[in-house]
Amino acid sequence: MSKSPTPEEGASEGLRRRPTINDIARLAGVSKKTVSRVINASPFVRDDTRERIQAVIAELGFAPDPQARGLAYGRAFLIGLVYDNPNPQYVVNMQLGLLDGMRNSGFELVVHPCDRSSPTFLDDLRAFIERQRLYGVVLTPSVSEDERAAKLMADIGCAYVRVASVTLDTPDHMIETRDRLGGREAAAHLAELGHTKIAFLSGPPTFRSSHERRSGFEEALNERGLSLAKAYVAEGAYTYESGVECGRALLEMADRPTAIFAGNDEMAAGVLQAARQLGVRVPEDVSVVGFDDFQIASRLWPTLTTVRTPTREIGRLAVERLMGREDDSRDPKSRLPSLVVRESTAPPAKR
Amino acid sequence: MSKSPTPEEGASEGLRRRPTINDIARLAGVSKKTVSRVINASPFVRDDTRERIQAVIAELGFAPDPQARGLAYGRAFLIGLVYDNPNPQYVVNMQLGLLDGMRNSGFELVVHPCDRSSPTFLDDLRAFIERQRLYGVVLTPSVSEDERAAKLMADIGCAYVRVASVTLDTPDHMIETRDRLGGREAAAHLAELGHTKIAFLSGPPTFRSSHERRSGFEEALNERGLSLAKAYVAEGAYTYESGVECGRALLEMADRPTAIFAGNDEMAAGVLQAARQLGVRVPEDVSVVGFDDFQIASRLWPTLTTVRTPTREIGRLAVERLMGREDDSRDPKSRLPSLVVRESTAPPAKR
DNA sequence: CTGAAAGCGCTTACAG
DNA sequence: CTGAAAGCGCTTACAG
Repeated sequence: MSKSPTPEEGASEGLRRRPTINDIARLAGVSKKTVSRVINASPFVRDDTRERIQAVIAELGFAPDPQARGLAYGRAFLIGLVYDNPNPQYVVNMQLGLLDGMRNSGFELVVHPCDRSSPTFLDDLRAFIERQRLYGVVLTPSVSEDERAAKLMADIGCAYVRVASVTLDTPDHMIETRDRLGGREAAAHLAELGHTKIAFLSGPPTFRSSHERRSGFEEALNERGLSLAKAYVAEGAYTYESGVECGRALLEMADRPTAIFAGNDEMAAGVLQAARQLGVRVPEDVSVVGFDDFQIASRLWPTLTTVRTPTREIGRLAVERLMGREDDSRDPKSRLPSLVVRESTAPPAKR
Repeated sequence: MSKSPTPEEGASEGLRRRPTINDIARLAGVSKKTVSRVINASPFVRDDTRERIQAVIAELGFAPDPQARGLAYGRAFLIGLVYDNPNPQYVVNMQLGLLDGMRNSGFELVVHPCDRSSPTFLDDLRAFIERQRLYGVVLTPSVSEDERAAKLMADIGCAYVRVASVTLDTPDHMIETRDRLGGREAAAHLAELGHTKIAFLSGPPTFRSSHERRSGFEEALNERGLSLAKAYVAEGAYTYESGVECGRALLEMADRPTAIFAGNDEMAAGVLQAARQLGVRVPEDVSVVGFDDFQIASRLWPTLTTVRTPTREIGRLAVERLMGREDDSRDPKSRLPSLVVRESTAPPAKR
């Protein structure tokens, strides 16, 4: 019953071998197969046997060796993050979310940045998974939207969850970020402020989120009797530079908009820069709304009103779904986009 | 000699078992121990034997299973990144550098964000390493400066490399970032522009880099007959907010400096914000230099002159040292800090 | 509900 | 320079 080391154990202090399944079996007076059943939460163990084994496990601080388990199981206790989003904050938040969900699970996180346009994209991805026989992977936008990648996972029998703004797969393979709702929030905010001449700066058409953010935005404008004029829609590339360029084009129009909703914060930062160069005041002359709520949003001047995306929370959900350990006790609202109002939006100037 | 599947192999296409060391041994007509020697680059194999085995390995596309190797070897083929730098760009760049160095090595990267001030910091770190029996870890600032962490690595026999701005350990455990040289570059630039009333905005004293950046800066000023007045030294916290606050204090002085060197880009961004609030023009009234060259430096207005730190390159070096596979063929300058001149610096106004 | 046997794919001693 | 044996710490069939 004591946890203090016996003389024998104490002999080679420090280098004490860590306990194995055999130690547990011997001390609990069962076979190692039964210990294995307890480790793997098999229902075919009598309650008192299970309790006895669990007590020994706790006393020795036993944790099964993931390498040995993995070798026998044919699959490593590793989960991969596959990403191509160039924004570091997105990547780090996503990693933190995955780690949140994997805590005390015995799994570890390995990362795989990739490039969909590379000729070796699929081969690299396959090698990444097969090399260590990953248990499963989480795919994030835009690589999550790539059907070739999803098909590869299915072909090689690797578990996967895709994080995306729309439903692209069966529920067990999907976490939706509901970007459409974020677009709606932006529209509601600008409409409430009294704007009517409203522009949209889109991301590239190859990203599903570009479409989702726009259609949510347009939909909610329409519901309020407003509309998005063709001339007020510009297509950017989710980059700062494209934000500057498109922002300038919109702000140089003879009948310029009084509000611009940019598809992400990077482009919104570009619009602020364009406004500064043109001598257009924000928010007095034009209101600007972004999407993401990355750190830059609160570093800009004026600080940026934007739609916050709960990336970390989404990451946790994705990995929980992958491991089949979903926790339904949390507030479902925490996984939805939400508006953060700062200084870059105000009612339109009186004419 | 053909790589096309024989009828027998082709039977269960797609699910074809991947080749093992036994397959290689059988086809090469040697024992699996000898194949193992080739895999592990043992010198005790006759050249013709080695070549024969390597040919078979290449033909079958064999790669040894890291789990099985790890189990027998007592150590996983995984390398951990332990970090507590809150800047996402630093983290992502460091990860990319580690992955650069690990390419084709058979190792995979696992990540461990941590918090030195947590009461469970050391226990968490130990669990992270022992759970999967990591091969080794790379520690980055500021956790790399923590002697408790280094001692833990030594105690549990885990290989490690510390990335830090100064020499804290033996060469096999260190990659130095030479921040002092970066400070010197900033000083040389401001001196050449003709500044004499020069201020320094320091990071927190608990970070070695704060001291290194300052002393390099001061040293190079002194060499040019300039000095850093006590009144012109402020202590920040490497955060944007501290940059705003200290920037304001410096810019509100009766005899305000004509140039400010901030210890990192975050604080430099804060100084620009303070200048804007006070109506002080940059660079006309005051020049500002940062440190890091993160993305924000080129998004600010004016764009920021700063010292670029080659984080990705440093990461590659660190992991190569850890694996004992250093490549000395690269330009040694690529690992040193270097000045990037942009819009935020100019000669001081004529009086 | 429990266990003895065989095996996962490698490496470490130990021989020769 | 090469190999047969034993073992790393688990799990998967297969019995009972």
